Formats: sequence, C-alpha cells, structure tokens
Amino acid sequence: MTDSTIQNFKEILRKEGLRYTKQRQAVWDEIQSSQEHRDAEDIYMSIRNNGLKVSRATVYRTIDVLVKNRMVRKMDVGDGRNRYEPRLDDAHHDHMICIETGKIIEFYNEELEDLQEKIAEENGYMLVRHIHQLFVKPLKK
Amino acid sequence: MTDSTIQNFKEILRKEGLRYTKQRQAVWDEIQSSQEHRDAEDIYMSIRNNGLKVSRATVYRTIDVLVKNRMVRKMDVGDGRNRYEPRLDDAHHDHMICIETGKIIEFYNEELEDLQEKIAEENGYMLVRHIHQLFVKPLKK
DNA sequence: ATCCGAATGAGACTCAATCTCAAAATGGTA
DNA sequence: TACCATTTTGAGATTGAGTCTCATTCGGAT
Repeated sequence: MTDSTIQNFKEILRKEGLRYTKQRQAVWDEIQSSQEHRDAEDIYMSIRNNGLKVSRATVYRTIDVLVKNRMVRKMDVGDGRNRYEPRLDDAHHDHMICIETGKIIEFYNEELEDLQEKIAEENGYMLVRHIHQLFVKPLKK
Repeated sequence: MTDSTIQNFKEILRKEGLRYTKQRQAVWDEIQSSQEHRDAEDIYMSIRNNGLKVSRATVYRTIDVLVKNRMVRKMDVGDGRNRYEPRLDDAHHDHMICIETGKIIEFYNEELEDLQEKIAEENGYMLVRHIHQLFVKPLKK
C-alpha cells in the first residue's frame, strides 16, 4: 500500500466522522492486498494469519464503510456469502460466473452500461447502481 | 387456476419422479394466485391463513421444484430474502427496484438479452442464466 | 386392499451477518 | 503530557433465511 492510499482512507474516515484505528487499517490493507473476490471469513482469517488481531465484527463493520465509500465492491454470487474486491481504480465491471468451475470472470461493456441507463430513464427513473451477473458454462468445442 | 395448469403441474411432478400431494398443490396454488414478488414466509403464511396446513420445509422444497421447472422465478433483491413470482407465460423479464419506494418494476429489452449472450460467447462461454437488477430512483421533474 | 418407497412436519441445525455491552483506545483540549 | 468524553473493539450471543433429520403418514402401482 502507498502513502496516498492510506491518506485517502484516513480522509474517508474523517469525512464519516470515524476514528482511524489499526484494526480498520488492517482490514483495508488486507482487502487491498489482493484483487480476488473474497468472502469476509477469508479476509478475517488472512488478517489473523498475518499475526494481527481483529474481530469478525470489526471486519464486517469496516467493510461496510469501505463499500459505502466505493473503495470496495460487494458482490452477491448467489451462494449466501458476499464477496468483496478492492476498487483500486474506479473502473466499473460486471461478473460472469462459470457454473461448472466456479471461476469468476470480470467484464465491461460500454454498450451494456448505456443501455441500462436508457432503460431506467424510459421508465422515469435514474440509474443509481446495478447488480449484473452472468451464469455461464464453457462452450463445447 | 385452470385445469390445464394443474395438469401441467402434475406432469412436471411425474417427470421429476415426484408424487402429487395436496401440500405441493397448495404451494403452487398460492404462488400462482398473485403476480407479486413474495418471500417464502409470505407464501407460507398465506397458505396457513387459507386454513391449509403445509410446513415451511415443504414450502421451500416445493419452490425448489417449481424454480427448477421454470414455473416460478426466484429473485435476489439483495436483502437476504429471496422473492418468488409465478411465470405464467414464459416471457422473461428483469427487475428495476426503486431505492426510495421499494417498488419493483419489471422490464424486458431484447437488445440487452442479445448483448449478454454475445458477451458470454466472446469469452468462450454459453449463457445459462443471469441476475440483473437495476437500482434506481425517480427522475426529478 | 396391500405394501414399499416417497413425502411430510416439527423442530433442530447451519451459517453469514448483526447486535450487545463492558473494556480499551482515540484524539481534541488544557 | 495528562485528561476524559466519546468512539471503537471484541467475545460471544443473537438473528433469520434456509436446510436437514427422522419418525410418522401418504401415494399409487400392483
């Protein structure tokens, strides 16, 4: 992690009226350390394995702050456990989940994004966010 | 419900190697009775209020069969409780959820459907199903 | 009508996520 | 630097949707 990311994190906490603690930093560090789509337990255990002591409650609480401030993306893959990934850049993408291997593929399609806004507007609404997952299986060769 | 829908339901059970019971019929009748997007508890309580005795376990078990056979659509609105709606015709649609009123609006867009298949194929996959929800708020006038 | 495998129901169980509250830590102030 | 009001933390309890168990009941083929 770079100094600038730490500063950014501190600023968000300040904006939210929250204190800067080593536990919160540890959670953000851990999420930031990998681009994988991980569940809360995985993040919690990794922090523990690094020799740091942070409770599950704090992991969940910190994730909420990070998600709210768009530093982490929360995704529901339909198995009851939410997955989280860092939003290092601000590039949006959706996910494709292979129902045979469980592999998660990221994709982005401008046309798709535009179309969704258009559909919302046609119905008198403004698009705030969306959930979009494609469940797929490998093409037979 | 019409005779033909009951026949169709019986056929599905036969195809699945399952027996026709009044509990299963009661669950299907209840789901069919409304086009709303309801959770399992709501369906369970409604059956009870109609004076029929069916357990939660049976409600869940029957919903699974109905979902598998495309008679019911299961949707995740992100609050931890799945919603179910009857698929009376076979017309697919997605959902738009107003974050201010909670209202669920159904929509269908051919271009969007095609685009998703195209994206899956471009990645070497075949689209099996998808989750797609737009979270929106009313356009200010 | 008989019989055997399937279905049911009551309640135990699972598991991710949230809540509780006493104790510890933070950070603004003097 | 010491103080202290306020926030945060953690251990474990709790919640709640959904699943599982298994003794009892039921369906339907023969």
